[in-house]
Amino acid sequence: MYEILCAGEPGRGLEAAAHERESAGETARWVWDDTCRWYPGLLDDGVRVERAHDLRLAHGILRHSPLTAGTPFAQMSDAGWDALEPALTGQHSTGRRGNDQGTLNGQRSAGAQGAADGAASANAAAASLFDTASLFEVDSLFDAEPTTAAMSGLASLDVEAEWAAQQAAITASTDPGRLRFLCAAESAAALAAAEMHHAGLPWRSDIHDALLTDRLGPRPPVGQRPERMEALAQQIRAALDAPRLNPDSHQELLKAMQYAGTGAHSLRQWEIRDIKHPVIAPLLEYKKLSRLLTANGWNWCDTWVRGGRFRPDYVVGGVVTGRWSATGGGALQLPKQVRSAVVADPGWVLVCADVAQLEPRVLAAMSGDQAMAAAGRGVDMYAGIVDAGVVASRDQAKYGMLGAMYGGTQGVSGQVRPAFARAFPRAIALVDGAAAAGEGGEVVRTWLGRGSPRPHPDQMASNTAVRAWGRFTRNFVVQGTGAEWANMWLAGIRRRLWDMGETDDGPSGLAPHPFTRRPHLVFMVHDEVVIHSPAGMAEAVADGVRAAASEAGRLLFGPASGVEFPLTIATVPTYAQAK
DNA sequence: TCCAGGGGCGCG
DNA sequence: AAAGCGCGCCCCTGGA
Repeated sequence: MYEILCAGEPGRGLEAAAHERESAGETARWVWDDTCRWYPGLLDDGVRVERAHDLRLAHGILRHSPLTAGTPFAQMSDAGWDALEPALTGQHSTGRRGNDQGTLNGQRSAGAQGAADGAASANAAAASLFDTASLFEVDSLFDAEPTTAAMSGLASLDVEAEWAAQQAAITASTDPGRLRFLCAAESAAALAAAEMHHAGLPWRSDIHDALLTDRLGPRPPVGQRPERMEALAQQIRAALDAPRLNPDSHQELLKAMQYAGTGAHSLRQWEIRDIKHPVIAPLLEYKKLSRLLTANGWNWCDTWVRGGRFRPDYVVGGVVTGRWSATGGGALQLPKQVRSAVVADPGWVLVCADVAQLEPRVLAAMSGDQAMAAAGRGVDMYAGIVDAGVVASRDQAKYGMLGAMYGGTQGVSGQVRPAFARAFPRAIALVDGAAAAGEGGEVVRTWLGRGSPRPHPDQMASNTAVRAWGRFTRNFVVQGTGAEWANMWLAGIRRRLWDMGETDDGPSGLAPHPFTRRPHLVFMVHDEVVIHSPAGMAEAVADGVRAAASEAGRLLFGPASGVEFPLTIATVPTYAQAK
């Protein structure tokens, strides 16, 4: 029990309380309305939080999960929390969030739920990661600047009431263990996302600029094309005999192409690539350079890179399936072309890890398909499928698997479909079942219980639309469970990295506190992470990342699933060398 | 002047 | 090899 504190007050705010608790080694679970609203300010003060429960994220999960469908929580009308949107930091924010009206209402809550029961296996690691031995509840008045007009009437959201309602919903659900795990993993992911934004991806603007200059020519004045692109534009105009053509105009270009007799019906690069016409070569090159300039050119760098770091806003659970999205800077589409600008600080390295064939492995585990699990025993699951004699080539294995998960019927995936169904009956039955459920208008769920959205009537208006919805639900169960695995992985990684402590002999990096002397996550793309680490700790980091992967598999699917999640890890000075 | 939508392309 | 899933963001266009 402690006094009411104002988050905005210097010296004795949420930051101070958090710092006290966290540095005393108390394993609190902070319950707050939105990690995005509170955690950036704490991190700015150098405070790292071990565990949290994000009411906004959990609310979304519990409102739509089929596992809570029978509970009052899912059935009530709740305009308030339903409308809550993530409080993103905005593109140039570096300071604390404007939470001056917030109050912290520290109240100890009894609540010692164990780790997940149900299908998710509980063990010591699960207990330390996901139990709620002690709680500190953060209450806050609602922000004066609501993110949507619909929220303007919400003077306050009752944090304690919502927390109680969520606990009740989980308890009353048909599978409390799964949902407890899901909320914990989602909340841990939110912490990781805030920390990655705080630390930022090391970005060398000078290398980026040199790369751009090399490809495009010197940075042009505002409103002008770089010289390489201008030269290509002239070649395109000449080849099409269209002196005033704007190559950025799709309509103009397509008309000119047709008038010139190229026979092009679209301007997609893979459709015009093989056309024999003098415009093709300069046009393809122009499109490539144009993409580089507009997506990751000088303006991008000015906008998104500050102080040697690229800081995108990650949106945990931003994808319907539960995957992360990102806003601003196209963080999750960072082209391989510019990754050479991602360089570790002096004396530091980047530990880049990605999971080999995450979604197929997740499918094998969910369905309990032992044959598929066995095929994935090595690092290359597709090679394993060939070795098992299911198909003749790695490509067939790959496209067959993609077809099974995405609902492909054409080409190679259609051809090998019967072979897959024979070799992996349980896995194929699972995805086919999800597709059939979707086509029937039913909701499907991920392994931990995230529900798929209900189709709108127009999404079921034609046979084509119905099949498309079936492909969506087919993929939802796999992609969504993959996202759950990734969040668990991330939770395990960030805990292990912190537990490694600070480097003692290495140089301190340029990352802000509390990561100045610690290995820390700086990037994450669905099934891949990048960790910025003092060089001397890189091996331990890699071990931790591997341990976290096998832990994630155990926690989700139990120790006996037989499914492994092998990683490819590269310790490199620059992200460009990762693969 | 603002905004939605189409076409296109980067990522997983 | 551009089928099948999920995104964000660019440019241009046409309508309000």
